[in-house]
This record gives sequence, C-alpha cells and structure tokens, in this order.
Amino acid sequence: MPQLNGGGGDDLGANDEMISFKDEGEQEEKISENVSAERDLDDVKSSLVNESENNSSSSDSEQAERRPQTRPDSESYEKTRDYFSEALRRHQDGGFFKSPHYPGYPFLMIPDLTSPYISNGSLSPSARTYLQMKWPLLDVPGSAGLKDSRSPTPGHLSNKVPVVQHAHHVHPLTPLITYSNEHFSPGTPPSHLSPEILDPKSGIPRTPHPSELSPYYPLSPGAVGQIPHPLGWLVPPQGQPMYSIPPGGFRHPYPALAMNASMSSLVSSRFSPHMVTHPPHSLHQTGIPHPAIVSPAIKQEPSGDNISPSMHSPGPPKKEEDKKPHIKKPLNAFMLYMKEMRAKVVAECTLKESAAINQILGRRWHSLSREEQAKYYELARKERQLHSQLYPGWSARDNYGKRKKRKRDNKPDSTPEDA
DNA sequence: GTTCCTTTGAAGCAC
DNA sequence: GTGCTTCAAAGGAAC
Repeated sequence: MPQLNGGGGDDLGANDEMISFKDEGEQEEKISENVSAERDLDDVKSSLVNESENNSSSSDSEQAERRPQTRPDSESYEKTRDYFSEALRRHQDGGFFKSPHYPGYPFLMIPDLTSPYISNGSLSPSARTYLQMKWPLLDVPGSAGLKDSRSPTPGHLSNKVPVVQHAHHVHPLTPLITYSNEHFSPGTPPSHLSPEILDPKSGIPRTPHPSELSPYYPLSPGAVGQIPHPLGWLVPPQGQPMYSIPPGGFRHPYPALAMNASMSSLVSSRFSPHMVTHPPHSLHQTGIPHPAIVSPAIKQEPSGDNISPSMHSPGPPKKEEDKKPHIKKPLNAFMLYMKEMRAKVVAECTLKESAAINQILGRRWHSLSREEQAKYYELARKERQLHSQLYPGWSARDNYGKRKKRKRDNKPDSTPEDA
C-alpha cells in the first residue's frame, strides 16, 4: 500500500509502480517536453478511437469527430488563435479578471507562468503545474521549483496572465476554451487573479494563505479555532478565516475555485454549496462541515435539488442510515491528481468523455516523477489523516452498498446479484 | 433518469 | 499475506 510515513525518504508507497512508470516518464522526457503531452493525448486518443471502433463500431461521425482532435493542426490552430484573440481582448478590457470564463482552469495555468520551468526542465506540464501550486501541506525537499513558491500570493500572480504563455503545446488559452462562464458566478471575483483576496465578510483585502488551498475541509471561521486540527496548514496563521464562505453560499458548482490556486485540484463537488450553507445536516461533531459529507439523499441520488430530506423534515428520522450523512471517502493521490489535472487535459484535447480523460490522466500519472507523485501521496495521506480525525468512527465500509449496484464486469460467468 | 465507462489508490473482506 | 471488491471524481455515452 502506498502509505506515506511522512518525512521518510521512501515514503511514497507503491514503489514498485513508481519504478515501472519511471521508465515511461523518462521516455516521454526524452521524446520532448513539448510534444510529450500531445503525443500522450494522441496516443491515448488514437487507442481510444481504435477501441471504440472495434468495440462499439463507432460511427463515422464519431471518427470524424475525433480525428481532428488527434491532429488539431490547422483548424484547431485557427480556433486557438480565435480563442487567444478573444481572451486577450477580455484581458485587455479587464473582463478577464472580472468574470473568468474558465472557473477551474486558471489555477492550473497560472503556476506554469509563475515559474514555468524547474531547473532541469524535466518535469511534465502537469508536474510543473503541480509544483507551482504552492502546496500548503508539503515540505518538498529539494524542489527547486518551489523555492519561492511559498511567497507568491494571488497578488503576484495577478500579473501572470495565463494567456501570455504556456509551456508545451498546450494551447495558451485552452483553459478559456473549455469552460464557459456559466460555471462561474460573475460576481465572484477570481481571487487567484486578484492582487488580494477580499474578505467576503469584511471586504478587507487579505493575503491568502496556503491553508486556504484546501477546500476539502472547509472549516467555518469559528470552527477553525475550536478543534485541534491535525494539519497545521488548515489553521490560518493570522487567525483569519481560511475557508471563507461567500455570503449566501456558493453558487458555483466548484465554489472554492474562486479562492485561489491549487483549489482546482482540491475543489470538487465534495464542496457542495448546501454543505456550506446548511451545515446542520453535515456538521461534524466538531461543528465543522466537511466536504466529504453528503446527505444520503444527495449521495445516492445526485439529481434533483441537493436538499437533504432531513433538512426539510427535522422530525423523527426514518432510519438510522438515513439519518447518517454520507461521508465520502477521502480522495487518494490519483484522485487528487485527477481533479487537478482534469480540466487541463480536457482543455488540451477535445475529448469529453471522462473515461477517455481518465485514461489520459492515468498515463500522465505514471509519467509523473517520483517527487511529483509523492506530493499527491502526501496530500492524500493528510487527507486521510484529517478525515480520520474528523470522522473517527467512519469506515470505508460504511459506504459499501450505498451506491447503486455497479455491474462490475460484463463477464459471462458473473451472476447478476441484482434482483 | 440511471448506469456505464475509465483511471489509481485505499480500505474492507474472505480465504 | 494475498486477492478480490467497492468506492472515491468526472461527465459524456448508452440504455
């Protein structure tokens, strides 16, 4: 098990896997830093297309749809230019900062711009992206790229406009391409692009702390000081509200994205607005609304409004289980990586199927250097640690069977357990 | 509207 | 200890 012991040199766990992927990563590095990502995408996409063709006899339309994706030379280039122009225009007229149309992505892009390359330049785009995220949790040994990554604030990032440059073949504006402003509430200032973060309550500009980067455990300001948090990074050094919640709650499906950089990797639907604005149901015993908490109704049936029945009816609980909020599993390292990089991959290619994206992400994951993966392992470890602190009695087993039964494999010998 | 797909990792369970 | 299973995220595709 890839269990980090925290601080140990060989604490990555999954060492065997690391060894194997190391070669792959080196290969990619040899190929070219610039082309690795594209080749990776091309490779995956090609295989996906082939598989798709073989398995499901993809229609010509699908092929036609995907082929240009694999070689987006001319058309995509023109699109890119258009996007670039569009984004540049937005940037110039200020709208770029006022109303980001790419809620999740800037956080991924900006780091690349702050310090695009690590000394040896061997890191993959994603790696650099990650390394530049001012990881709040980690002491990254010998990471040259992180040398000054602690000091950067959104303020210093503000003049690093993603459209200016981007490493590799990634379209400089790909983040702008993928997302529409419908994901983002126009009124929500992109704190990562703002020189300072305004305190949602006081409106006073404040310097964001890396601690804010963890949206997984959005502690209310009052709750922060109530518990001895296992992770020091969760506690703001200046006693300022770390997980400041916009008045009225988040409207964005990825609300915390508006907070700052590495949010994108950490933020997700786990941080659902209802959990923030209506903590009573998902409040932990410490009074802390945990993003991993999802009411049974919400979790089991994501559709519809996310109001837990228990919220509507404070009356007697139906069952013991119904009363218990659904506490999600802490994300593992790959999941954290996936959350962070998904938008980037989506932006780099036109694939939209999560399955395909995940394949790419899986490859990229293996292409990450040991150090880069280590950070995710470490973060995941802290996630689990914090999770266990918040929910001492929780067990992964608690969630067993809460999902709709998955048809695990289409193996003919597998008997359908479903009635 | 629900489930599948697809990835890796963590955890639980059976043996 | 080993191997299998489930769940975590994501969102389009398929049903």
